[in-house]
Amino acid sequence: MNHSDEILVRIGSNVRRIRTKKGLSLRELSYLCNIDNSKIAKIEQGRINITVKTLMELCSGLEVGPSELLRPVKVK
Amino acid sequence: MNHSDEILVRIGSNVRRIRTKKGLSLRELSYLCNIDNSKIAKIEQGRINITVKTLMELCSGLEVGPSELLRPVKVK
DNA sequence: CCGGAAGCGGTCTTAAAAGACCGCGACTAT
DNA sequence: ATAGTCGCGGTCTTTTAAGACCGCTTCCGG
Repeated sequence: MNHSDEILVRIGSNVRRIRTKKGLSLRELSYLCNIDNSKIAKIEQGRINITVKTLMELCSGLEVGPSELLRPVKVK
Repeated sequence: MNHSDEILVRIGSNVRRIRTKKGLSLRELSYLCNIDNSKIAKIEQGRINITVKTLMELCSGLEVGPSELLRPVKVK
């Protein structure tokens, strides 16, 4: 686990948090942002280094801005 | 020019604006963030769809947060 | 019990980013 | 003039994201 991978994990958990809060399944979000559901699963786990375009597609599907996905995970 | 390419152009002009404001050449920034200078030139022109890791490398080289690079271009 | 949906892992191909490098024309200072 | 820097374009190889698809296990409602 590289330091620069932290951001990917961060994005992943933000996606998952927002998706579940909105009551969406992986397949439903997949439909909303035209990204394969299995790929979203990998993104949520921080397993792939997504491109900026993919990041923006996630934002539009989740109806949030990019800063929502990049922001630090709440350490509650 | 696709709609989703707008974000790449936006990132590019933000990089260029911040870099020049700091008085850095492409080669100097290249050294600071370990990205080839010719690649940075392409990024500044919005010609490549960079990954999140590359985005973060640029942030560290420019000493700014990701929101600085993603934010809308000032239309002054 | 059964059908559907959910999360998730994996495969395969294609497109493109990453990374390293070369070199040109313009400009600048020596 | 010439040595250095600049932005920038292009080439080549390797790596990996994208995109589409399949199927397993688990869980839940009827």
